[in-house]
Amino acid sequence: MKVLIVEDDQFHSTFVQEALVEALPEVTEIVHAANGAIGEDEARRGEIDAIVMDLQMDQRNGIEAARSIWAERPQSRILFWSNYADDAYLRGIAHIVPEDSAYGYVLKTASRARLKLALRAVLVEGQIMVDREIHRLQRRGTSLRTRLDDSEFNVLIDLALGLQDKLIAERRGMSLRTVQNRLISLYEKLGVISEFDDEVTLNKRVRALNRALVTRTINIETLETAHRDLETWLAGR
Amino acid sequence: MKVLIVEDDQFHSTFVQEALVEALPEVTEIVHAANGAIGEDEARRGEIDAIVMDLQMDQRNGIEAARSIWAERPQSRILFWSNYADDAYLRGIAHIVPEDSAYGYVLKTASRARLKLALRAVLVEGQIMVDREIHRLQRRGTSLRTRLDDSEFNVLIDLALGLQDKLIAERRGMSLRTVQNRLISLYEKLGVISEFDDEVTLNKRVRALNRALVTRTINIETLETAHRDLETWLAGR
DNA sequence: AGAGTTGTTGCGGGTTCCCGCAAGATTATT
DNA sequence: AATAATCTTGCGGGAACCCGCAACAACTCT
Repeated sequence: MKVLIVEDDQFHSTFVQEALVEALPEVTEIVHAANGAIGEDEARRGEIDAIVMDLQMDQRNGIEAARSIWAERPQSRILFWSNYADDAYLRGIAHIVPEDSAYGYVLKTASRARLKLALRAVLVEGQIMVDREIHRLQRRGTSLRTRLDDSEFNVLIDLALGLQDKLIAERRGMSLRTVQNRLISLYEKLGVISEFDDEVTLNKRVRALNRALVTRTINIETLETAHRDLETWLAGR
Repeated sequence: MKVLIVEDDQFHSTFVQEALVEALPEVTEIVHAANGAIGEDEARRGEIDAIVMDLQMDQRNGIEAARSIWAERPQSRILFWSNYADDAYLRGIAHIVPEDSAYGYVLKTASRARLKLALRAVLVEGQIMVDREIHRLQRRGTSLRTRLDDSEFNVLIDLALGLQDKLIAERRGMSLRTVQNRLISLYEKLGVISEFDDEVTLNKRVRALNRALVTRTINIETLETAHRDLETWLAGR
């Protein structure tokens, strides 16, 4: 069994390697890649279907790499291994994971035992496994009704890019007023108003982006990839 | 000589420790702290003046910790050791470093030799040392005229918080129109317009925040601390 | 089937934003 | 000291934003 480790941090990379050899005796070969682009190459060339993937990387992040890897070989099993429990990452993964594949998500703060468990469950057994810690963090402050639905999330992305209402309406196929309704519920769910708004009134759009970032609903990488998506959409319009 | 390592990542922490014992034989004791708050305590209790400080930490980040440590013991020598070359961090440090103290800034991607060099230069020799790599990254795309001055940076912070022009004017002691002028130059320097603006017009404020984040002029921690600052300012108004 | 809840859309208007124009004030240059 | 360049400030207006109101449509629950 060949395993690919995609991780740009030297220390973390060797840590995963050690955990791998300890936990999975069936591993015969371990390949390293220092960023997403190299990782894609290695997976393609080596026909590797078991991957441990960091999410934050300079050149090309883990989600993008995973998407193209899964596009070519949907049966690949990928264990994501990340510093943060950002909602944006989970959402990104949920959108690209194929039906018949296995994946997992483990925080880097998890114990070595937990990592080993996830390695076996995902890479060998083909299970789906998400670190409990992530759900705990993710639900923090989100009292059931505060979680964004997909439509709201899309509008949030467009807002974050700086699109104005009319453009969002066109891009998402809604009427102008509907977009504005979405914005209103966004403002509520993100807590744009409830802060110290009795004293001062704020710019809601900016505040929404601010809150979305601080609550880890989106992150800077989200902005970067969303920007690229926007460019392609603008090109073919 | 006692040295304090403030770092929440286990691997990085031991890596620094190893580099320390190799590079500085004069070190007699090494203390670890897993976040900024603990770090402050340890520095105070142990009367430690040589510190290696991570910047990204959950509880209390490195800049805040450094500020309060320097407030009590301005002669402390602190080597900052970070994953990113964000402008926000450099700016934050530049604002709080006392006249008569030594500090340094090294990227985690630097070689072990470079780290050792910085350890000696800052902690032992009391020099000021900033990784060359940082200046290279920092100037990326900033062609001399694109760098924000302090006044523009302040307005950017307020914008990012969602304050509207009138409030910014009050907080920063400018007239309304002056704030708006600052905003215009902000928009230019951040490249708000120059993108694909011939096709679509964007919401400048949101776009400014977006660009500021993507260009690493500010980061999410900046937003969080700025929010606390705003709260105290609002309280005593 | 009927009633209630939720989502979509248009209209209208108050507010904020963005910025051109122009008159002082300040700073830099020679 | 004189001139130029830059910064600050006020005014005014077009555009975008935010949202209350109200009419439908769609969906749920009994």
